[in-house]
Order: sequence, then C-alpha cells, then structure tokens
Amino acid sequence: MADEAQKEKLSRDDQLYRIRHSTAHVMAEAVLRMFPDAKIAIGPPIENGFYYDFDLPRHLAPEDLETIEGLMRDIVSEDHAFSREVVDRARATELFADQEYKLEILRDLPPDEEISIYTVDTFTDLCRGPHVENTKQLNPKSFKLLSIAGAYWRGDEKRPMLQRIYGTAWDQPKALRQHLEWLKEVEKRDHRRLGKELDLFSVHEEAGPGMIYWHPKGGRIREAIEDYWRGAHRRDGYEVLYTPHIGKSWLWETSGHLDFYSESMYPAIEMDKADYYAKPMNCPFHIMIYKTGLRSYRELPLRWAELGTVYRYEKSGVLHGLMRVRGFTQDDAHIFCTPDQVEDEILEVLRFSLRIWEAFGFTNLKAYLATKPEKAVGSDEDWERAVVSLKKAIDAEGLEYEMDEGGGAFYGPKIDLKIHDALGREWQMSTIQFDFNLPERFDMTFVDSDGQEKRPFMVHRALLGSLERFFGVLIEHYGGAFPVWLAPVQVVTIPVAPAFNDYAAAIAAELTAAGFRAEPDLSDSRMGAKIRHHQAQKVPYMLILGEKEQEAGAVSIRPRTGEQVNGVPKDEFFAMLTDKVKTRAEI
RNA sequence: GCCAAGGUAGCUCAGGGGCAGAGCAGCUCACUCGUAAUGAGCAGGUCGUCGGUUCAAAUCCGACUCUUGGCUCCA
Repeated sequence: MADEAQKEKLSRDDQLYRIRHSTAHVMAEAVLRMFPDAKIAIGPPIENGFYYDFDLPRHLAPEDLETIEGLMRDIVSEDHAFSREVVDRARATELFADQEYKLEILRDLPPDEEISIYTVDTFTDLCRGPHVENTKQLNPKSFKLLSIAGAYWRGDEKRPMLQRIYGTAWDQPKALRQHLEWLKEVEKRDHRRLGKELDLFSVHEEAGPGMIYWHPKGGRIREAIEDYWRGAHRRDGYEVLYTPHIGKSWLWETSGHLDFYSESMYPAIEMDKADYYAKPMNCPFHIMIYKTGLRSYRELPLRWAELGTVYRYEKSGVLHGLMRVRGFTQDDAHIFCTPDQVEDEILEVLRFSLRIWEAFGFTNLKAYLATKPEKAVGSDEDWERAVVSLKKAIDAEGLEYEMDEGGGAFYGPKIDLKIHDALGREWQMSTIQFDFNLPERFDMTFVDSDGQEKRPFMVHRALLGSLERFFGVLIEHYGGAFPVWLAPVQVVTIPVAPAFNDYAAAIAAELTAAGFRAEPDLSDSRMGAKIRHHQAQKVPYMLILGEKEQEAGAVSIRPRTGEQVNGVPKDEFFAMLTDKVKTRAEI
C-alpha cells in the first residue's frame, strides 16, 4: 500500500503506526463483508488515525459507520493473526485480479521492489506493512470511525471519486477518550462558532462567499492588532505603503501573473478600453513605487510594508470561515537590498517575526527551509547565497527546522514558519521568500558605489500571513478569551442594583476616557444574569459595583478566571489594567 | 470544480403532503435586587432561490445557490 504521502511523525516501527495501519485493514475487511463487490484503494495510517478509500456500489450514510464499526469489533475480538507473505508479481496480479486499484499500484511498483501481502482473517491486502501480529493487539474500545468523505483516486480530479472513511485509533481506550475530548475542544473553539457567539465577523452568501465582514467587536480586535503591527514595523525600520486594489493588465503581464496565476485571479474589469484586475498580490505595486526614482545603494535596504487587501479566486468547495477566503489582507512587506545586505536583512526579518509571534502569544515555532526546484529562474550563485543566508538566520536564532529540498518556488528559496497553537495544531503562517524573478521582469536597478547599475535583491515576507486567517487562528488559540490588550471589551461595570447605575456608568466613562475599552451594563437584568452573560462573552474583567464600592471609591474585580478581589481602590485597578495592557498579559 | 450531507425566527434546533413550532436572544411591563439565567406579556417566518408534481408542498421531484466534511493547490 502506498503511504509515502502522509506526514506522520510516527515511524513505521511504532506500535501506534502498526495499530492504525492494522485497524485500517480490519475496516477494509468489515466493508468487504458489507459490500463483497467493493473495490479497495489505499488505506494508510495518518495523524491520530487512518483512512481507507473504497469504490462502493452505493453511497455510505452515517448509520453505515456504526454497522462497519460493529463488524470491526467482531473481527478484532475474533483473534486473527496478521500474516505477511512475499509474493512474485504474477502471483500478486492473480490475487488482485478483480481489484483494479491494487493492480494499478502493482504496475507502478519499481521492478525490483519486494511485493508483500498481508492477510488478516479473510482479508488480504497488497501492503508494505508493518502490522500488529494479531488483532489481540487492537482494542475494540480504542478506535472509532469519524467521517465519510469523497476523495479522488490518487488525489487526481480526473480520476474516479472514491468514498473515504476516516477513523481514529489508539493503543488504549483512555487514549481514544482523550482524543475524542480533544476533538470536542477543537469544535468548541471553532472560530466560526465563536465568531457568531462573540459577534466578531460574518460572511454573506448574498454578498459574495469567501468575503469577510468584520463586526464592531472584530474590528476592535483588528484595530489592536494593526496598531501593534504598525508600531512594531516603525520601530524595525519599515515604511508603510498604501497601494490601489486594481491594476491594468500591463502590470500583470509584466509580473507574469497573467501567465502563471490567472486561474486564481478575478476576471478583468474593462474600463476605457483597458483591462483592470483586482490584485492577487501587492508586489508589483511596491515595485512601481521603487521605480519612481533612481535608487542608490545608499538608500538600500528599503523595507516597505503594507496591509494590502488582495483577491484570489478559490474553488467554492475549499472556502472555510476565516481560514480560507477569497478576499484577504496580507501583512505584506518587500525588502529591496544589495546582495551584501541580504544576510543581515534576513536575520533581522526572522528575529522580527519571532518577536511579533511572541507578542501574540505564540512561542512554539518551527521553520521549513525550501531550496531550488528543478525549474527555476536566477543564477545558481544567487540561489546559493540566498539559501546560505536563510540557513544562517535560522541557525543564529536556534530555531528548529526542516529542509524541503527542491521545495522552493521557481522564483526563489524561502523560509516558512509554522506556529503551534494552544491545542498543539500546526499552522503555516509566516513566509520569507526570495524573488529572483520580479526584479528581472520589472528591470529594477540600483546604482552601486562603483557607479554601475545593478539588480537589487528582493525579499517578500508576510508574518501573520493574512489578517483574516490570523484572526481565525487567534480566536481558536485563545478559545475566544483574548488577552486583555486584544479583548474587544476589556471591562464591563455591573451595578449590583439599579441604584448604582450612575456609579457604574461613571467608572466605565473614566475607563473609556483613559483609553480602555469599557462599558457599563445598565440593562434590566439582574446582576447574576449580567455576570453570566459577560462571562460567556469572555470579558477579561467585570467590575461589581454597589454601596460599599461607591462609598470607598473602589471597585470589586471579578476576572473571567473567577478569582474575585473586593474593594480595590479605583486608582489601583486603573494602574493594574494599564500594566496588563502594556505587558500584553493574558489576564 | 468534484463526492456526500445539510439550509425552518437574530442564535441553537424540532417538525417531514392538510393552521409554522420550542428554548435562548429582542421588545414592553412589573420586581429594586451583592457574584453564572426574576417573572409575566408581546413581537418575530416568502421554511435558501427558481421551477415541477399535487385539490393541497416547509415536507415529494429537478435545477441553482450557499454552508459543512473531504479531495488538489495554498496566505
């Protein structure tokens, strides 16, 4: 069975790998018991579980999963051995004569490859293994089937659509239970759910799928993100640009986007006999600014950043909340520098990225360094120089990294940064990419110290990636309980009874005047209901205000974590809040 | 784009050829209250859109659209 593609961190020898792989076989047998004519495709172990692809006489319904699971439990309880056998090609072809997908895999195996088959009970599969020795090593209470999905044979949309069943499998029931708990937590933190519950954003089918509407509370968070982002960029020597949203075809012909990227671009808008395109990237615009004057080596490096909104056509089936959209704002930047400056610039970009990620509460990062692919532009020396500077930067920061040989874009090598969120999931966010293509295409130059016109190095980088997607990750990372500096409402003042409405309003007004996002809750509800509501809204601090507080000029603080502190002098709370915001404390 | 499942009140969801439902939220009124839901009343709908079948369609059929789970690529 071909399973090279899966990114499992488990090695093939791990027991969990064997368990998942073997459970996939047991599932295939169960499916064959239900549908003797089923055609089986591939069924590898994957992160947390396994899947198997089938070509079936009818579509599976969710109830079928229970039936299949029941059959699997039977098979597992029957104590069958997994036996391995090495066969020659002719024998294998005979064995899988009515299994067209297996025959295709067989045909594609290198001639000298050892062909092994595994048999459990009545089910024999073409498979490299390894497996557990006996179904006794599979616990009937340690696996669960999760979902049915369509999947193209070999991921190719021109090939038949198969039915895939996903399952999760573990070495013991407790591990399964923990994983199911984890899945529940993932669901609870889903940014689409929290986006609604916390009134952060929406999308509208009538107005265009894949387009994000930021509500006032989402807007407050975005404003806090952008304010921090701009300040950090200023401090790090960046200038901020603003460029148009559309550009004439000349721009995209020159950049090459119309040749290589047009299926991701929105179609042209015709105006005054010219075609205008919504920008899928900001780079050509930044280059236009670069080219407004003769550039001297003395003014390099130029670090130009833009929160640029771009539009890319994505197939309808792949849109997903904030994570996968058609219009998004990149926190883009381009660095134009001399070849000599490249190393320092890259190191600083990487350091800068790490600082930004830390500020947003992400400290677990991993780098992926992608090098020259077969088809590429730019000289070998330039590629070499660029890769060395990328590698040096990673080493200097002591970042964990993986090489992706040949995985660079045709126009240059890159570092991608993946972050780990609170649930341990990995998200690819930042990218730092060399570009040997655009400076050439746009004939960018600078005048060097020797008076010669030379080609500048160009580096693209996006740190947060897109504000929309970053927002999605941020929501899920914090489960909607944003750190104080990002929280859309930082403080709600709650009077214990209507008699104290004025005091609650006054405190909220003072907080607002001091620059905090504070609101009084003067609604008709009882205090308990208010607390319940704002707790659900994950407001960092509720101030409970009654007679005692009013007389003392104090506040009683009920943080969302629940540890109540009563009778804190007002000034003390203001100072504390100032500090929390300044240090970007979670609470 | 493809396969499957969905779309009913602002939200979460029930109903499944014969009068459009619940809880929460909203509005009004009463209660004047000290740490996670005070009570009563009112209002709220082209049942995703268009077409078909039928005496009658939210319900059955078809097309479209969007959402969801995946497949390819990827910020």
